[in-house]
Amino acid sequence: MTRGTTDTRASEPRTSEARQRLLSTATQIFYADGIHAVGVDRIIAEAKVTRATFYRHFPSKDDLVVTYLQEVHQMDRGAITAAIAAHSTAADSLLAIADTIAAGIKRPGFRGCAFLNAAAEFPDVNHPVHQQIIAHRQWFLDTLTTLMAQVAEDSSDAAARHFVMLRDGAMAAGCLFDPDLVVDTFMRGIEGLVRIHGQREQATQ
Amino acid sequence: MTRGTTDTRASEPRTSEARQRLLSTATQIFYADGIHAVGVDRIIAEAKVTRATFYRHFPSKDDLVVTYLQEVHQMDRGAITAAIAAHSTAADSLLAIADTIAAGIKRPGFRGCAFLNAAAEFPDVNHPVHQQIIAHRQWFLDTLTTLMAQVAEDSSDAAARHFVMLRDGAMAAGCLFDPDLVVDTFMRGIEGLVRIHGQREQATQ
DNA sequence: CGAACTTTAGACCGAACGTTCTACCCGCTA
DNA sequence: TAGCGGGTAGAACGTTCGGTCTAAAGTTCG
Repeated sequence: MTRGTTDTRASEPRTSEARQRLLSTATQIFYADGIHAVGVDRIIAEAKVTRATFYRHFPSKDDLVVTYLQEVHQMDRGAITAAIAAHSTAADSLLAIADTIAAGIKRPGFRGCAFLNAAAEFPDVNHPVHQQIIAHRQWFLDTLTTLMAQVAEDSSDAAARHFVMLRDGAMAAGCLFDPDLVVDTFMRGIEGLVRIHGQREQATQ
Repeated sequence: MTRGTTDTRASEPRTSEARQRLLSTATQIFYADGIHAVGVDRIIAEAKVTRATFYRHFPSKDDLVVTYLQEVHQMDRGAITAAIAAHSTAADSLLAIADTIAAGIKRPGFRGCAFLNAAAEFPDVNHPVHQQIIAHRQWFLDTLTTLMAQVAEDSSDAAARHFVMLRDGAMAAGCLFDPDLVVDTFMRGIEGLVRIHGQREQATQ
């Protein structure tokens, strides 16, 4: 339905059974095992799809990788938007975002940040995959900067960068060390950061 | 010389011209372009060595990867040992280590932490490469914990983990964002951490 | 019905992968 | 002088890689 020929956004078979199976399978496998390490053969096998079907929906493996990261980006975006919407103050939103990150690290099968992992495999700055990574990180930093500015205008950029740095460290270490300890260290750092940054507000106003 | 037959540590041709060329070439290429992305062909070509020579010195590519990480580990170890030896107080040593990390991030061609990058490509915990990563990180954490304990016995574990988290975040972001800003954020965080942790000493003693 | 589209099944491509092999050369030392 | 180890040179192994192609079956809908 709504696939009428006169529809302005016609000729886009966005969701097809096979395409969706392909993408969700790729998302799982790429995240769990890395990108260069898994071939097209394995993805189409586990998605129960033929090679021809794969190349009908994705021009190349690289395109699938980009789409995979877009998928993860949408997930992250959704989770963070929800965390912000559920709280009235910016400080609470920041803590809720930290909670979301902490929950992710504790989840079984956690394998770090999909974007940091991809960056390790795609160092070429001009590569579409790398640019996807940069774009995601810029969005995340901007989101945090806006929230930090609502807590205290002063040095909100530095505070947001500090938040991102703790997050990156926690995400990187989360699958290389006891996740509980990592989350503990992370949450202490974030709470301290938000508190200190909040005190600036009272001092300057 | 000192390669006599009666020498107790004989029969170890540790350093051979070709082997060293092979290892240093692999170190550069693996760090710059990733591990799965580069083949044996390219390494032996750039090292100007034949395939047979490669397999004379390394049983497999995986062994070369492990040796590569051991090489980087020795470099890190050397730099940090030197930083500690050059300062009389533990607090100064910690700041010197941070300086070393900051200098690395600013260096052209910086491509993040070799171990974090390798971890992204070798998720299997039982894989020798992954275990090499774990071992390196444990050594680093232990080193920092010892120094933190010299600054203040109380909660030195948490302080060391905090240091590592900031380092991981800085190393991860250093090649995805303006390195100067990353280093700035990192150094502020470390200075604050060391200061706060140092104040604990006066409070408890 | 018949046209258009999606998917299946699988053969096929050239290239690159990690690895093994034979054959010969060279410099060392026993 | 003979032997041995490290090196070169290059062919070859079987497998997997990403990607293309053909032919046939199933679905949807005008």
